[in-house]
Amino acid sequence: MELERMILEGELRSGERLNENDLAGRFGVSRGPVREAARFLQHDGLVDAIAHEGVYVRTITLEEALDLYDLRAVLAGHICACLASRATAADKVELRDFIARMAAASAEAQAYVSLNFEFHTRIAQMSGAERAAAIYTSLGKEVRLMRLRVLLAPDATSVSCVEHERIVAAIEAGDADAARHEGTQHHLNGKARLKQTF
Amino acid sequence: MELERMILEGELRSGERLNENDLAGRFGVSRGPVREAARFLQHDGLVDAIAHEGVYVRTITLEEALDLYDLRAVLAGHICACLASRATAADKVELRDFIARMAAASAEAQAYVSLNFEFHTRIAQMSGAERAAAIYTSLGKEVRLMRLRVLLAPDATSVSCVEHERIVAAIEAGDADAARHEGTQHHLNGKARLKQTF
DNA sequence: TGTCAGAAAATTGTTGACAATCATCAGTCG
DNA sequence: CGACTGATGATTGTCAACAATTTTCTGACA
Repeated sequence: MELERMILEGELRSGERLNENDLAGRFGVSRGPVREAARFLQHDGLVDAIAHEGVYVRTITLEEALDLYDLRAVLAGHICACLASRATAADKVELRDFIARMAAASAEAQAYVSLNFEFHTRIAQMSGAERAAAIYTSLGKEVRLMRLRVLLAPDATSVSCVEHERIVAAIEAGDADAARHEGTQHHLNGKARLKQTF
Repeated sequence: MELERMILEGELRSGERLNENDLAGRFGVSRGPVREAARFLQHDGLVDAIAHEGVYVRTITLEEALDLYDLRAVLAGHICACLASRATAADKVELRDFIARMAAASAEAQAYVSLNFEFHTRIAQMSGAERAAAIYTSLGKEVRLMRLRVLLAPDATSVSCVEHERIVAAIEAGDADAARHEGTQHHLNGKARLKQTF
């Protein structure tokens, strides 16, 4: 969806009001489709809608973002636990491959965050917990509303790598409880790293 | 929202197609608002939409319902943990009051399930974890798509009461870990009770 | 009789116009 | 000079009509 991309990429700043006419003109469509798209985003928590007033790009406070980290941590734990008890051999080699590629890209921040994103998205897909995965992904978009890049400290990537390694190890072992713990902890550590930058 | 109520109350059966014209006529409005409402429900997982074909009331398999129970269990645990570390004195007496009223209504199934619903909804509200509470509630609606009432076995209510008591005790004690565990377990037990009826 | 092509009907997707509501601003009064 | 009231403008909410697509029905043919 195009409107979603504009918000996530930051073309529409937080708090900014979405003018239906402008957007309709910009996309070359009528206001109807724009309104439907807005309803979607509203449900995703990307915009706030006020009756007879308009929809605004949601502004997310630091506190809300930290809460979202907690919630995502819980969901990630659940997803990792599900995957641990159903991962196929093919799944496991794919995860191992991710670990290797991320270790290789550990120096280049840009490539690393991209791989990191793919890694977590893939785990969610493989877990079989469709609803949980969808919500996890959706909340990920919501977090990105505060545009602060967790600009990786020089050693942050290596720490992150170790945590990934632990998650995959637990999944390979089929240890659901361990996988849940490592998956949760990885996200809570990410939250702590975010907090440190303030 | 009226359309949501119709689906949840079972006026529209699972798998049934929602005809925009019919619904618009029934509600005395145009198709536009109906379409917007449908988009909302789609995102809630209450209906499936197929392009150029229509939206259908979602049919939920037993397997999917059980998965939802797991997910809701995890969310409930998170919510209870949050509440345990922030509950005010007023919150605690309110929860105690719920316990008492549910014990009193323990004989009448109708009144008990109603109170049970209120109890869990209230906990979600008080937890302060807004997003988690919203998702928890939304998934609750999704579960209700399979219309099977968990017709309470004669002793099921008493078991449920004991579990509620444990949850509230953990919250009163401010023990987040215990509250998480009891909240999760209560829902997993509910899932087990559901499975037993098959 | 069963199957397939094509037209007819029904339904969704989209559009532009109109009504309802809210924000802005000029003008008046205290 | 400041505050309130009324008109003006802009924007959202809704509607009925049109276009695009799918489904259903009809009828010919193997």
